[in-house]
Parts: sequence; C-alpha cells; structure tokens
Amino acid sequence: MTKKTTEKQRLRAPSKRSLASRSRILDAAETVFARDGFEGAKVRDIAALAEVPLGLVNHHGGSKEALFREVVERRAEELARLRLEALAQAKGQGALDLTAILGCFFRPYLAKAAGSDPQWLAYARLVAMVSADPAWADISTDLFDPTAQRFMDEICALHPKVSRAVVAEGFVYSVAALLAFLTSEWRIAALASQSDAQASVEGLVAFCAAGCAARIAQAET
Amino acid sequence: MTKKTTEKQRLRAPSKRSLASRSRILDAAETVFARDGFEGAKVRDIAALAEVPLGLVNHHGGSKEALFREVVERRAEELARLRLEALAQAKGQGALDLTAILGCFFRPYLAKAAGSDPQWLAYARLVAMVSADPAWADISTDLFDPTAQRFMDEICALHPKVSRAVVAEGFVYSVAALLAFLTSEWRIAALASQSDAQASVEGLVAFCAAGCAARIAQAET
DNA sequence: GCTTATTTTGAACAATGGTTCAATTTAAGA
DNA sequence: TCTTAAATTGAACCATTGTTCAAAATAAGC
Repeated sequence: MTKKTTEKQRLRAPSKRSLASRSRILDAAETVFARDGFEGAKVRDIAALAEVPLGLVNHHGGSKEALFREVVERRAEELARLRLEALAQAKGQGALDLTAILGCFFRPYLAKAAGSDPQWLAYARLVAMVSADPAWADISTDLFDPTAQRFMDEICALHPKVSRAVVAEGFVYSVAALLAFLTSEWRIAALASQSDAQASVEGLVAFCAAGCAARIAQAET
Repeated sequence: MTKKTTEKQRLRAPSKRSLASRSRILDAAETVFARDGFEGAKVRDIAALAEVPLGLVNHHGGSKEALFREVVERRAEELARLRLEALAQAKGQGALDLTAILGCFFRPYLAKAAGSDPQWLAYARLVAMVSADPAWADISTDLFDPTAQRFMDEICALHPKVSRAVVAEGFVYSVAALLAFLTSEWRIAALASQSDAQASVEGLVAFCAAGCAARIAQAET
C-alpha cells in the first residue's frame, strides 16, 4: 500500500493547468480563511481571489470544511519536519538547555514568517484559529500534538523530577505567547526588518524559557 | 449632561418583565457567541436559548453586531474596576514587585472564572476572540487597553531604564498565557476544584512574572 | 381606570452563501 | 490522430439567516 486508501482512483495524471488552479485556490483559501475566520470566509471570496469560477473551488477543494483542513495540513507537515530537524541538529552539537529546546521549536516558524513567502504569516493565524477552537481539536491532535509531545519529552528529560503536566503547562503558555507574537499587528511589522526580527525572537525565547524554568522550579520545591 | 447622548429618549421606565427578557437575551448571546464565534453564532440560537421569539432579540439587542458589543461591554467595566481596586489595595500595603502587579491583573479574573457565575468562563472566550480579531480592535482600544496601560505604567515605574515597548512585549505574552489558561479545556476543569485552581493560578503567575523579568533583564544589559 | 408607550409575538422578506449540475473545453494516453 | 477522462464554466438551487413589520398583549404614568 504505497498510497493512502482515501485517495481517489485516478485514471489520468492531473494536467499542469489544473495543478496551477488547485494551487491558486489553496493559496486564496489560506488568505481568506486567515483574514475572515472559517465561518466568516466565503467560498465566493476565495474563488474571486484565486480568479477562478465559483464551482471550481468545490471541484478541487471539496467542501468548505475539507478545503480548510487541506489548507492547514499543507504547511503543517513541512513545519513539523523543520522543527524536528532543528532539534536533531541541536542535539548533535551537545546537551540542550531549555532555551535551546524552545529555540528549536520557535525559530523554524519565525524564520518562515520572516522569510520570502508571505503566506506563512497567514498560516500563523490559521494555527491560532485551530488551537483556539475546540471544533478543530482533531486537527491539533493529528498535526500539531505529535511534534509538541516530542519537544516536551526533551524538556521532561532535562527535569526528570517534575510531572509532565507541569511541563505541558509551561509549553502551552509558550505556544500561546508564540502565536500572540505571530498574529499581532506590530510584530508582523517588526518581522519585515531582519535585525528587528532577530531581537524580537530572542525576546520571545527569553520570556518563555524563563517562564518555563520558573514554573518547573516552583514545582520542584 | 448626566446621560450618554447616544441613549435613546425614554418616556417610560422599562418594566420588570422586559428587564428579565433583556437579561436572558444577553446571557444567551454571551454563551452562543463564546461557543460559536461571531460569524458562527445564529440569532435564532440565541433566541432559542433565551426562550424568547426571534424578533425580541433584535428589539432588545439591536443588530447582531450591537448585541455582541453590548455583551462584551457588560462585564468589561466590572472586570476593569476589580483589577484597579486590587492594584490600589496592593499598593497600599507596600512596594509592589512584578509578581504582585501581575497577580493584581490576573486574580480578579481568575476568581470570577472559578466563582459561582459560570458565565465568566464564557466571557473569557469572548475576550480571546476580541483580542485575536483585528475587526474588533476598537473594542480592545476602548475597554481593555486603558487598564492594561495602567498596569504597564506600574511595571515601567519598577524598571525606569527599559523602554515601554519591552514592557508591553512581556505584558502581551502574559495576557496571551492568561487567555490560553482560561480557554483551555483542561484548565477549566481544574478551576472547578478550589485547591487546584489556586495552584494553577500560582503557576501561571510564576510563569509570566519570570518571563517578564527575563525579558526586561535582557533589555537592560 | 384610562390612555398610550412599550413589549411581545409570529410571520414574512430579502439577501447571502454552500453546493450541485449539465454543458463545454482542454489535454492526457494510446 | 483519436478517444475520453478530467477540468472548466456559468447558472441555478435551496437552505440558512439577519432583519423588518404589523398586530396583539402588557403595564407604566396620570
């Protein structure tokens, strides 16, 4: 079984033109969903932004909900891979402290957001939406939680005496701070400048690392 | 001018019955908005939950947007008052450190959420919605920012050498952590137990105070 | 108790928005 | 080149939903 069983049987390969349409639709959906939320987003707005007829959105994306899931999934895999790679590389260079671990979790995202592809900033809003709304809990479970668990494993290894619940608490607060950073207007502006972005990231990491350390120390006493 | 000029002229006092309807509608709106978001919420659901005819919602609440604003405003004033009172009282008992200042900001909210009125938990979701969505920026500016500025003044006074931007950064991250705490499923469960609630709050305050302190220390060097 | 502003009710309206579909065009595979 | 699956198009469908309205019921003010 080399392919997912959910994949529809195809008698022909998709044409280059259809691939381009599909890509434009996903990009437009990402932008509109991030801007207006799931309920607020209109399939017609997505079609208009992608410059395709209305019917084509459903043809390529399926239902509105399926389209949303696909948009979220599209970048989640790449992001998870980058994070785990950063963690593996850092571990190869010696023992990790809290700051280093959180840095491996934060930096790949921030590098993308500050990078050339502006769609990554829209994606941050999608992650915040999914994280905040219990209706999308299954997406979090499937796409985000495994990586988070991996990083929490690392922190737990650093502090064998504290419960995983305490580590999770600090981690959740840290992710909340990260999302606040990425979705706030003034930070987005800061990300435009390379030096400002660097300083901002260090500030965020310092905040979260010290916060986690304090919470863990509190539990240890 | 003892009354707001925007207030409609009234020839008669509202009846007790109309006051009860109005209150039930606002409570229902709070619950439904918190559960489904602004776009996802249906005026019909609000009417059904309040057990009033559909038309009565518009009669008392005005447009859907006006109703949402009123629901948010309703508790904002009380919350702001409690926070400022806590701050004033703490200042009367001696010099404040970072932990004490943040405690004055966090505890009134958490006490309400852990208290007898379950609607305060729904309200936390509304605050998170308003904070996250740029479309409601004017609500944040009017209702939330003044109190936040007051608390940041206090932190700035503690650390005269660091820029207000650095203080604001830590404060925003702290509020994000607070909202993550209040809107996450597992924390809500913890709030049910008085002792668990106490421990959770201390953990949150410890995280944010240490985070802010680290960010400020980083800026001072 | 009378008057009348206010509240309540149920229905209807008009616009919105997700989805479906038949017909047409395009291009992949042989 | 020929066949035909896939992609595209534009329109229509139909449930949903915010809002309005006129008539009836209620209760405040005198």
